[in-house]
Amino acid sequence: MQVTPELLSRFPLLKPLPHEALEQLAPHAELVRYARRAVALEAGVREGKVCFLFEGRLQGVGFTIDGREVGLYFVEPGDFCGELALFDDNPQPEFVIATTAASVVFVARNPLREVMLRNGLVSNIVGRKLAERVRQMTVQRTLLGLSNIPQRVCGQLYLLINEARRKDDSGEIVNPPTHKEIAIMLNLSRETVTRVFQALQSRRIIRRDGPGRLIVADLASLRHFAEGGEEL
Amino acid sequence: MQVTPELLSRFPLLKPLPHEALEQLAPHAELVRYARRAVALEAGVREGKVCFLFEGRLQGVGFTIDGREVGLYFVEPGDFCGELALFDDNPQPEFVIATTAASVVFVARNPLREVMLRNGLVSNIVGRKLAERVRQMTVQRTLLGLSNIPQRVCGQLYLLINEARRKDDSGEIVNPPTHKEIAIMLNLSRETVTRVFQALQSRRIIRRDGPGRLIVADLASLRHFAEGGEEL
DNA sequence: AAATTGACGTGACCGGAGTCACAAAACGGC
DNA sequence: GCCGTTTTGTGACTCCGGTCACGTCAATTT
Repeated sequence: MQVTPELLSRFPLLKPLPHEALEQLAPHAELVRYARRAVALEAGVREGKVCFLFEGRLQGVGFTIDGREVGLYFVEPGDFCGELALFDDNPQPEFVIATTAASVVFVARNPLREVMLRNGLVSNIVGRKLAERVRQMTVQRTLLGLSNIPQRVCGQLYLLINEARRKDDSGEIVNPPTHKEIAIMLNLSRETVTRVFQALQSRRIIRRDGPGRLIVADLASLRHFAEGGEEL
Repeated sequence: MQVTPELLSRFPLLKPLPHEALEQLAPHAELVRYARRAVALEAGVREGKVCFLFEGRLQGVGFTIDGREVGLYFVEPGDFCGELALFDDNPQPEFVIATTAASVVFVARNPLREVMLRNGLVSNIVGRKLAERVRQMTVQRTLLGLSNIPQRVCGQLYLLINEARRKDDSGEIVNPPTHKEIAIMLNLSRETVTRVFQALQSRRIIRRDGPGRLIVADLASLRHFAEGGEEL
């Protein structure tokens, strides 16, 4: 499906661009809807495009030799992924999979790269984004270092809330990731995540609110457990 | 200690720069020698400099809340780290520690950033480097997904060889990381790494050769185990 | 409405890596 | 060479998260 410059301008990365640049990009952009579990970007392939998420949620996923899934990051609406293609010609390192029904805008790599090189501002933003990704991966990797497993899950939950809406002492996550999706982010089994969630629910720290809404009622306690102040 | 433009030009990143750019950078560069275990870059601090490794080996290291070390990456001579400072103003996310006696060249962030912005080539190289780091972190994270632990160690060893010298069917690692340094890269205990090394040595796959030289005699077998073709 | 699917929940069992406690060896400084 | 320090080597024990095997439930499909 075709894309208008207005649609492109709704993404923070592209918003600062002058209108003519957006008009230049629009013909090389494409709106695609994915069902849950569909593959948006494939690992090992020169995709030659950057993926902007309009709605839904994506997850970067790797696979070990023995077929085990490895969760790398989540992508929230307004954000983008596959941006490594803007820096080199190497193939996409990981899969990007829709964890919910999602609509994304693909922008071809070369035109976007040209715009980026010509416009220092965008260049800066993309660079900052990449730096941010490194920071995020570092935090995620550090989470895996925690030997106390409930703590690890609480830490992940806490990160998820910061990405999403967040009030003073409570927060909510709409369309939360499934237990399995969290499990592969943390190198845990799905059952273990379920058990930790049960423990958190019985302590009234988190609560399900209908389908697709997870409410964190006691953010302070969650942080407490995430920081290892007390064992779950 | 002061730094000459010639010294700077010995780093692949800076080599393509015109001589006047190097002369511009040299006054803002500093040569520092570190003893083993010294901290070159500190986490949580705006270091405001990029660290080029001249000789020795560095390791990016994080710490969990409970004080456990987390190994992130190794830096080999000619390479650099702390480059996130070129993209944003946020503090350095992880520690960088000398795993052997090392000499490094610090280049102040701002002058280097200016040179980078003026010289598209350097800009490209730094961008590619950052992209490469994301790829490397992805691979490293995928290693952690392996539930067979000896396999994980073999995979790491294999990666280390690729970074270093490598012949047809054997390779050597000079000043190899200690077992503990490998252990924190893989979320394992030091003892477990030792035991896997013992198993590999008894099978004549690896061999110590004097101090500071590890020889991989049978690279094919190592890869075999790394890929899970057989259990150790 | 029945059937299928996938997510979630839960118990029992087991293996294997962490931990602890040493000993031995290698290294580095003097 | 000598001595303190670090690294490596090794056994025994413990424990806890993975695995397996279910059951339940809600959403979608047919």
